[in-house]
Amino acid sequence: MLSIAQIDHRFVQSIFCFCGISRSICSTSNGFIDGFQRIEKYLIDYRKSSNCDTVSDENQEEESVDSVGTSGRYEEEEEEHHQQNVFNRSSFLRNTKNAAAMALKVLQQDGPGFDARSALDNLEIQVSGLLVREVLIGILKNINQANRERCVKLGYKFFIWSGQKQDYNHTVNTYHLIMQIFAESQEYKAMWRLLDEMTEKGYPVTSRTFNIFICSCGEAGIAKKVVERFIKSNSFNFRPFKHSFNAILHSLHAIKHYNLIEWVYQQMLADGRQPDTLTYNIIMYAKYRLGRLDQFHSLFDEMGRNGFPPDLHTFNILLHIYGRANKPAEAVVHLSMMKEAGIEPNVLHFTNLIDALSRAGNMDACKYFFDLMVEQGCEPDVVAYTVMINAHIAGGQFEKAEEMFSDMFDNGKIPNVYTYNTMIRGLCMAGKFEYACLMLKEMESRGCNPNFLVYKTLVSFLKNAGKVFEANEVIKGMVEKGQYGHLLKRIKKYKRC
DNA sequence: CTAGGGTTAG
Repeated sequence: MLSIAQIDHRFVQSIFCFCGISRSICSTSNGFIDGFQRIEKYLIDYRKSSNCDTVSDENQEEESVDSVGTSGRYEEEEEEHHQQNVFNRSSFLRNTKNAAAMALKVLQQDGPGFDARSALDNLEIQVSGLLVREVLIGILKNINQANRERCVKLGYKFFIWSGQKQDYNHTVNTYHLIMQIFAESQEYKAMWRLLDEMTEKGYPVTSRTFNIFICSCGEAGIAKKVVERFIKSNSFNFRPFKHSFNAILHSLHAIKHYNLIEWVYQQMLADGRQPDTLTYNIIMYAKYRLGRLDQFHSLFDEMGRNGFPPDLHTFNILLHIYGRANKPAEAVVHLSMMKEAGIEPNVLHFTNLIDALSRAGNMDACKYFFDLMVEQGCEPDVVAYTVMINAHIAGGQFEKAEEMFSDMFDNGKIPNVYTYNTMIRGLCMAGKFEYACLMLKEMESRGCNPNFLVYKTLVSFLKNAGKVFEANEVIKGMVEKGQYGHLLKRIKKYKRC
């Protein structure tokens, strides 16, 4: 709670500074002044109404030093004050959630003969960034193929309605949410319009914005246009990266768009930009994924020639490649090269290597590096255990996988969705269907929410084994939880194959 | 702190 409050406070303050500066720069444009004055007024009110509770949090720290052994009463007052603020904040959260639920209900009634706008007005709810966020997320969560047009309409109606409220301005986050809603319905024109609007109003366009756009376009031609627009954009906030190319390359890397990475790199060179370590690492990884290992190696050489020695990420990629090629000896050599370069191999390196080796089918090497990792004082975490469990299952050694699973508990590591899904898959492959179903129950009772993939894994294995009844029971349980009903088709489709 | 590791999928 405290840390959230502090972040909020800093955020508000930084916007404050930002407003002050921009106002003095743009003092000729009336539109800007009005816009910022509105934001500023809102912020002043916000600080008043929130009673500057965040400030008192900070003061508390200083005062606790000053007031050691002096005024106990003062501390009590502070404490009371603090509790009051915690109470205010949680009731604000609760009220906002209720208001959002009411707004969603009103929106659902929208249709001919129903004026949603005035119905929303009649609710007399306080519009805040949190409220708009709650409502838009509520819409986004329920969106599916069948209702998406209506969802877009309702979402946009609410976006416009809330944006017109006095003392409220949309945030970058609410823009992103409405863009995501449009993206679900492939309303690209509307997305571009919103992007222009953000830029006009001086909102920072971030890599999140880029991500929403790039994920929404299937065609390569459109994707290139998106990239071009963001590279050229003056309002693109590419921090923490050095320039927009690296920010874009990193986003593309995260969504595994390797072809586009090659293209962006060409644009970057044409633009006269020099690649740095980050650029090289991403390009090299893309080359590897595209199966162009010769280019990978020439880039690696080029990188060294240009004064960029391999860093921990570079070594991570190298280890992965040697693992996949089933060259454990090379991996050993590189591990010691890393150490010579002053880079200690950590869990991520070992996990990565073990995963790659398991894909190459070398179970002995997997075990060797797992033990080496522990020996070197590197504690395996959930991912490392999951990768080992997966390796054993891939090698058909289910008992070993189970052993790992219980070792994991002994070492105090809590399995997550990946782990459970891997175990359920393993149990199915071993023909232990009752256990697989029990494992699903277990993960639920341990508070680990099964995702769609978990259900899909279990159901498809059950169906393929002719256990239709059990499969339907699992589906029933899934639908009862009410989250993945709209994805049912995907399981059925699987059945027909 | 702020680039890195995982459910084989078409």
